[in-house]
Amino acid sequence: MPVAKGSTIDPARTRAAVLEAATPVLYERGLDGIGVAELCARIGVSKETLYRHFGTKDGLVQAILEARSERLTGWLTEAVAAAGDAPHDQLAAVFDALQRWYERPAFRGCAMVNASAQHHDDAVRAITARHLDRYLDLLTGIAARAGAADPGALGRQLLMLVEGATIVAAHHRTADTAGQARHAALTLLSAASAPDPP
Amino acid sequence: MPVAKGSTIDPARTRAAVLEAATPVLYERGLDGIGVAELCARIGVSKETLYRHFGTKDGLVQAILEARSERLTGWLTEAVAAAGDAPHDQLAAVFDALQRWYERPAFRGCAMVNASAQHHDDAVRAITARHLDRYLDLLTGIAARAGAADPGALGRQLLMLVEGATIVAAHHRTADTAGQARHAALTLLSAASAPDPP
DNA sequence: CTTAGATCGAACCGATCGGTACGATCCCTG
DNA sequence: CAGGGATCGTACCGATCGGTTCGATCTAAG
Repeated sequence: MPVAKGSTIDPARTRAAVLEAATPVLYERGLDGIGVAELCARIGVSKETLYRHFGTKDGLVQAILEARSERLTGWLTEAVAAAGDAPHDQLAAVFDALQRWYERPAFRGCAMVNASAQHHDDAVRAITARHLDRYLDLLTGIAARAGAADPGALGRQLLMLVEGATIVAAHHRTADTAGQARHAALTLLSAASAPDPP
Repeated sequence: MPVAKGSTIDPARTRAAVLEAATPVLYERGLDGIGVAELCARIGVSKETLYRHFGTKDGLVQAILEARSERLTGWLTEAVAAAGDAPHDQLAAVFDALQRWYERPAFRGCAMVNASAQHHDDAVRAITARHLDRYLDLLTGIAARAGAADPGALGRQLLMLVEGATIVAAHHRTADTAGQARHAALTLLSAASAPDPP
């Protein structure tokens, strides 16, 4: 889908349009799976414009990953907020949201994790680390509100479930991955917040 | 570490040596992070030899991933076998083995999952899918021996924990990731094999 | 209407890529 | 000792890569 033309020449708007159009292409093809020339042709923009706004292919990639991380965590945060006050329901909402993501035909796993597997670039790894930290904050908050004895540890366990479910969903498209992950997460939540058995 | 020279000229041995020497280099640098020329220089073999044995860079990559998947699952299978008959101990042994992997300085996540994130090549994706199936068989077996009501579902949940722990360990090197994953896995195991609460 | 900046399209650059070819060397086999 | 296959080192190939440059075109602002 080419960048909209004919609209007002507004550099900020052009930059945003390039970002939005390039995101699914690089996600589908892989960061090194498409050259700048073909990418520009696909999104309907000249190389000069792309380089003026992002300086470098890596610069574009980093901008895409930053935006995607914020959009994704914002999306999950809204799902949690819409689930009411019960930590159980909030956690279930996270995996229900993930399920909708996994079902999309274009789903190819977490873009940040994929990018870190491709480039060993420090900037990309930093973006991925921040992304996981955002997830961790969200999950640790749920764990804390549930009264877990060690919310940080439970949060990390839930983070592993989220990332693991994403990996499995990207490679085994058949079964109800998010539903199984949700069941596991709720089991961990209730086990961590229940009073110690005698 | 260059391929050992001076030894008997044995094509099968040369092939195995190339495979072994190239594995850590491609794992560290990424599949597209090093060219064939530099790779050959690093492992001390000529391009002609490499291409005669593997035909293509992709052929080498696939051979490496096949061998690595078998070695890795064999390693975990042995750890399980050495842990005795109790499913609880067998599952704990899996994560203890993972812990030793995560602690290695060269650890960079699962090579098969990383490769699938880089190439969208169907052959590579098939190898990764088989790799996850091997893990799943191992974990489902433990779940079945523990008397889980649905060993397949529990096995998939444990698989998500394994893969998620690997992702988290690759990006957050500080904390005791495998230990936390182990605790979560044992919680899921006991919850799934315990008689239903009244 | 004029002007300055944003964009386009295409040519162009040096570097690197995966893969091939070839003569020289080495080692095992007969 | 003679021959054949495995290996080496190097040169080479066409293609593609990320990135730059430039004149033409367009648009918004003065």
